[in-house]
Amino acid sequence: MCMANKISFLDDLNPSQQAAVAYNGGPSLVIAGAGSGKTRVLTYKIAYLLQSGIPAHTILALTFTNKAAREMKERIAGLVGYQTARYLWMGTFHSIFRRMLQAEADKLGYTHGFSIYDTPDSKSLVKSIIKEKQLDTKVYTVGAVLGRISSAKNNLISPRAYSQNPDLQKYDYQQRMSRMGELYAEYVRRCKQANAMDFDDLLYNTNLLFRDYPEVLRKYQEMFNYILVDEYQDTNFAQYLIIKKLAEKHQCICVVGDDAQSIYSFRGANIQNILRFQETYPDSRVFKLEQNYRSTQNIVDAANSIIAANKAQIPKHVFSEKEKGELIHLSSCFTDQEEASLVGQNIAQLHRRKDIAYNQIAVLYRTNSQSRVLEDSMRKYGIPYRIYGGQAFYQRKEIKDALAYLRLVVNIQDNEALKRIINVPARGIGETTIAKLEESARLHETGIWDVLGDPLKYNVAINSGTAGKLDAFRKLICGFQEMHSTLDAYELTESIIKLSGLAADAMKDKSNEGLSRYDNLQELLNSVHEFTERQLRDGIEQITLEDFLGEVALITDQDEDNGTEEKVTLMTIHASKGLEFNTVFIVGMEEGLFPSSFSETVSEIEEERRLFYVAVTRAEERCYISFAKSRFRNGKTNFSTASRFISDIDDRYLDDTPHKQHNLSGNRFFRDDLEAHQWWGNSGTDESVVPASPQRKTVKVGTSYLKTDEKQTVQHPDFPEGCTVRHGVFGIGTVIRCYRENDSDKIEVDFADKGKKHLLLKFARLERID
DNA sequence: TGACCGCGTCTTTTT
DNA sequence: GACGCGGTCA
Repeated sequence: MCMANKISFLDDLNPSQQAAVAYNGGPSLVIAGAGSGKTRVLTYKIAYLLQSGIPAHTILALTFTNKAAREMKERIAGLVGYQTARYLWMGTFHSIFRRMLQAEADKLGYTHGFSIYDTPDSKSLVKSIIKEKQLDTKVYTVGAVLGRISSAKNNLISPRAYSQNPDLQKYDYQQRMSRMGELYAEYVRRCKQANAMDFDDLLYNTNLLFRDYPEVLRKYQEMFNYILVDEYQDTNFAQYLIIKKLAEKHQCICVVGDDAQSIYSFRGANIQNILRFQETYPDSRVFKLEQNYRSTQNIVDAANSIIAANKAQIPKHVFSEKEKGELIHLSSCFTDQEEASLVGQNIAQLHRRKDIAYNQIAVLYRTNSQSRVLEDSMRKYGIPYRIYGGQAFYQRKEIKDALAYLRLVVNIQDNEALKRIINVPARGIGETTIAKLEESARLHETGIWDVLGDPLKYNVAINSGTAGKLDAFRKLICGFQEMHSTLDAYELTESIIKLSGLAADAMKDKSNEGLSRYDNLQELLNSVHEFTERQLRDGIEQITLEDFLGEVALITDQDEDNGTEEKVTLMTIHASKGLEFNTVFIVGMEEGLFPSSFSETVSEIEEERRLFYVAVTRAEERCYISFAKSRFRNGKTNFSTASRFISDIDDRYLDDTPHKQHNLSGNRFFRDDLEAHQWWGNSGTDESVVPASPQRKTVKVGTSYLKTDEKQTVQHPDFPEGCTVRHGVFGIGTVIRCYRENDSDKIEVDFADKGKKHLLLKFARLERID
């Protein structure tokens, strides 16, 4: 790349962005207000570093999601060329340090193939421990125990330190959980024995590694010439320390964040990390990005008026030079259903009358459970939509089962994986037997697999029939282990799906659900294939099953591509962080829901307020806020009042729909309910797009709308019937049809070599070639 | 052992 | 509304 190029891309930035990008004199903190081009600055900064000759493999960039990393890498490649950007260390904290830990696993007493316990695995283990210790499960709830363990790890408190800490002991005593320290120690011990790390361990153990192996720390310190961290306001102590350690030598670190958007304290994030950056790095410089390029003035000003109610923050003034734009639309409804209906109506109107693309519209809510009614409404009004935070592909039962087989083959000590699949598909090994095995393993301080190898030696009281079944299972797994040494990841996965009986089990089930299970297993195979290809592309030569499992464990549905599909997005506000939409609907603005009834202290309320701020600032041109006086929650109807946050918004930025006649500040019920239907202010009713009056009772048949039994054929613009496509694994084929089933778009393709296949459209990565 | 039913409980946000 | 648990029956 030539110098002219370098200058030209700095020209794309405003002066404060330029300053932040070009500064290279030591640690820097970029306070990036909402919509101020934060990603742009990071992208350009990395491109700039690459152009000034810093090799890609010496730059570490930590992002909040894998998707963000992928997209940023692509953009950088667009600026400096793929070859230059190829070897960047870019990913989430969890995925980057998983890789590092994998390379150094033996130092910490793990093997290369260590498992990663996801939340259900951790829960299952905690449950076993609570049971074994015969503690009161009402006091020692799995969630509470795991929460305590997690925050201990996030704050780098070892089990020993935990038991010796008087404050923690006092707290636990007050919570009637005096044996918490003991549970923590046992949990850690058992994870270790299973050669498994949970999510928090990935950070905790990285710190251990750096603390106990100075030469390892030194190696990475020297390796990374430059460290960049995105969303720094959402880092926790463990992450803070990792960064601090790594940056110690070169002091070349740039963190980007916005204290006003810190919304992850429940996960241990500590807003102090960003507030005290200058104390940590005394020679640092601060850059502020205050011009918002995303939203209209009204939206920015309204958001400012919201956040002004918080005390703890870095002073800044976010402004917009776009047009004033529409006021924020506020509306009150009787019920959650009515609220959902009105959102649906309004989306239909915006789409038809203002030509707003569906994928430029998002509906945001506080909790996932709110998606239900909205989904119902989207269907009612025929609006294409997509929900984030539903069941991600890798969370599906059949996928997790298959992955558990793989996990066990790679790490035979993985007790949670073993327990999961020992009787899947059903082979007559029941709860009682598993409990016996587990108990025996615990008494002998060994893994279940060892007990399985010689039940007699470990005094497991089982009859000969059961012993036979156990042995058959053991042989099955041993067979897979042997294959592991000769087959590649793809072939092994294929064999396991077949020989374990998972495929046959799914096939046996002739219902749609069974078929879809089978398709999903096929899709898993595809993803193994895609993974290996992607790794090859990124210059990684040796691709192992271990790598695949490690990556997969850290994939979330946030990482899925939303693609270019014309669909309205439904997601939690948390999930919307970093995204932007032309029009945003924020629903459920009620006391007890938003702010959540869990938030009591001032700082908790402030975090909820920041969350509201995040929600509003997602909008470019239009923002609709609504609340319902009654809401069906937890199986019953609850009544509530408008959120206090609504009254934080300066009246100037709100349209004068009925709310102004209501007394919001008193949080009372509104009096003139009759006007509530005529919300959204400016536009009258558009009878042409409203298929049913929202007040009319809709006939709802159970929850069947979630599991449509019929396969509804749909037209897909990219893949019309009869077109020719190429698939990474199956080769060339002809499209038979596209259809919707169980809420996902599928495609049926007749492949020349492999015959007819049903594929999930969003995962299949088909390439049209005719 | 496994499928099924009814009961009680909990319910935020996620790597 | 969803899920886990305990009990019952084949």
